[in-house]
Amino acid sequence: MGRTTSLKLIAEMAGVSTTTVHDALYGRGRVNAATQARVRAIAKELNYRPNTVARALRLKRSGMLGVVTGNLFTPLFQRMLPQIEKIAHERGYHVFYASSNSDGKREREVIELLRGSGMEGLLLFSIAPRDNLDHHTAILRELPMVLIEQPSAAMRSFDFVGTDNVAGAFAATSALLTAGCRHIAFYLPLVVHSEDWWVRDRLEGCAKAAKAAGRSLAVLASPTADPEVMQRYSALPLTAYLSAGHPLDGLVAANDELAFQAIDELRSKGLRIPGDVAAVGCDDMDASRTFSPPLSSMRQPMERIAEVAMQLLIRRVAGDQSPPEQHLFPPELIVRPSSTTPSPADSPSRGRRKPEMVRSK
Amino acid sequence: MGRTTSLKLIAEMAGVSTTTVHDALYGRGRVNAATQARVRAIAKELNYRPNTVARALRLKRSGMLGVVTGNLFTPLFQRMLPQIEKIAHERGYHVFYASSNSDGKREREVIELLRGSGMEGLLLFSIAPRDNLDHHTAILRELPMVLIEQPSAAMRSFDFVGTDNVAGAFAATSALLTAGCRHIAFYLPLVVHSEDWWVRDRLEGCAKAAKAAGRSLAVLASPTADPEVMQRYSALPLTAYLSAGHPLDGLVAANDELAFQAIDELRSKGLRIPGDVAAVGCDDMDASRTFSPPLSSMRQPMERIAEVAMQLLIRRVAGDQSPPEQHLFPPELIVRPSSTTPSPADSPSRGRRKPEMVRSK
DNA sequence: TACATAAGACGAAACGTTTCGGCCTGCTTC
DNA sequence: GAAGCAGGCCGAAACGTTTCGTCTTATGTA
Repeated sequence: MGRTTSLKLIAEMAGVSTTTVHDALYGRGRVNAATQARVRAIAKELNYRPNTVARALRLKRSGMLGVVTGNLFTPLFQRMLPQIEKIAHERGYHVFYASSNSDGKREREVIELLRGSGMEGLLLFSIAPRDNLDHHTAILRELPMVLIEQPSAAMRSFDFVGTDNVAGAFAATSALLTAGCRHIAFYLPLVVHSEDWWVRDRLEGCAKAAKAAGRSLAVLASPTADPEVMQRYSALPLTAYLSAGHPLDGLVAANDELAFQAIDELRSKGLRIPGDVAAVGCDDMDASRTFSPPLSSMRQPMERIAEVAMQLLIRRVAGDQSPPEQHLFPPELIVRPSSTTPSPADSPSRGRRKPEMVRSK
Repeated sequence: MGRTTSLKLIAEMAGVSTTTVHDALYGRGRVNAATQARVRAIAKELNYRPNTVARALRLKRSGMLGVVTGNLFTPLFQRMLPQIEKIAHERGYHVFYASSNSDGKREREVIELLRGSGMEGLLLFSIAPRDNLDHHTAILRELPMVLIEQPSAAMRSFDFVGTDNVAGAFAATSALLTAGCRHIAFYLPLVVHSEDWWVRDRLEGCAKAAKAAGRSLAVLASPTADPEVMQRYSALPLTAYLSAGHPLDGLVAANDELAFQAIDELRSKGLRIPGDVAAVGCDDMDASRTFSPPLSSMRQPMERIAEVAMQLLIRRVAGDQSPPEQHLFPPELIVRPSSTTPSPADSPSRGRRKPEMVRSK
């Protein structure tokens, strides 16, 4: 409808130059008090708001940070939100979120838009960053960017902050061993993509702990798992494994969802959880608390991750050019009934369990 | 570091004008095929990306929509996300989200930033819009905006899409009455702000249904509720009400959280739910499914709301100037065990319950 | 009187993109 | 051989803000 209220419009109405209007509104140069008052009155009257686009174009500073995530409603991301907002707010930044819907192409588009929208820095919570490695590298030349939860090995040239899945799985397995488990298995997903570094990391931690205790580790999966998975990890179907008479008293699942599934399978074989088998999951989903039995799980310190990532990002935005940093934080073992010490028959050393931390509720 | 790659830079390298570069890249004017190829090669080489800020400044068209919400992780908002993303994607828009942390001042700031960032339209999911009514009205003159879940009465000058809480409460209460309840109460929150229009709407629907059936409606609250609340609604503490010997066989709570609380209080008085009292909540929280007993609840059709709101917003963005529209959708009654017909002693007509819709899981 | 100083205001350029209109050149057409 | 046309390219302005340097005028000082 009417002309948008710009500095120019105000200048015309006040009979001064845009420079003077600008100075008057922002108290920059030397402006006569009367002039300033007049200009401000007109600005208020016209409900003037600065055009951030123009400002960003000129200034290359917008006070805005962008967060790109594959999925806005994934629980892990949810847990980061309060910290992200809090730190941004403290430092005077506003945060804008965009979802890539876990689509590499869309992720690139969204990043381009954010970059072009005057964002000063990007937090990238992408599940499959390798698809876009070249793109990200190119972006990084122009825009600070911190990655969240990435596979460390491939990402040495980026800042990233994430969970130490190896250490987490190691701790979970060690806890089971300490509690008296002697025959431990790792439970795989149905399918494993090349991007599922977390599966490998968790398996690795598990295997390390078993080895350190002089125990072997079985790698199991659902009977419905992709044959390729079975082959790649030399895994066996859980039910077949038990039918063959192999003992099993401890299980670490690649995530909570899988733990639920594994527990179902164990039960179908007549095993009690807890009692016969102690089970631990990963990710500490909400449902794990209310599962029957409540499921022990490795919980990623997303709050801490968000905090460190934001601080790092803001440092970068402020101009810090030091080499890329990788921060890995160990997850926390949440002990619930599912991993209660196996029955005395199987485990003579019960009661000696020493969890890293216990968390109620 | 290096100069940002702009059309101008490419133009210099290619030895042509920026106009030609632009035409070459976007296939606009008439450009010699050889020139075009050369320009494109250089652009690719330099990893050129258009600057959205500049483009938006020039074009006033950015393909971006903004969503402002008080809280990004509120379940109601969560349920809207997939639809928002889906429709935006279908129509070729990208969506950016920002949180106001339920702070009126921050909400205004965020809106200003989004407005200035070239967003073409805004979806506003604000709990307390009245604080910012003037501001929103001013914004609306320059930027299409659709409100979600607002009190209809005060918002006639805005587009909005929301839940018909009156109808919902009416339906819930009617269902209880049809099922044989004869003494129904509405359960209030501990505190009621002037913005809590939903409390009033839900109470109104409840009262209407009771009246239509020739029944009176008790208004109750927790003993710990703010005295001002009790007074404003002529409410009584639930426990006191029962102690005084008043009969009660049906209860509608202002939301699920309150239903949990009310059920606790009823039980502390020795009443069984279900059995003695049939209870219904509002909002259909996740926890309501797993509550004991699983809680019946009014579920807002957030998916539909998101869909209609986005379609309306995109219509506005496209230039539709028709008068503001208000869309109210009735919630869906999810029947679970908590509202099972009261015991035969109280209700001779059991079995005649006719729920609007039953939803498993 | 001449000069320095400060207040108050402004012109113009820049950020990067898009677009309108125009300028050449070479070719076709009558 | 002149008019017309199309192909190929470009200049310049515009979006709204910020900033540098400059210009004018009034005041104070030598």
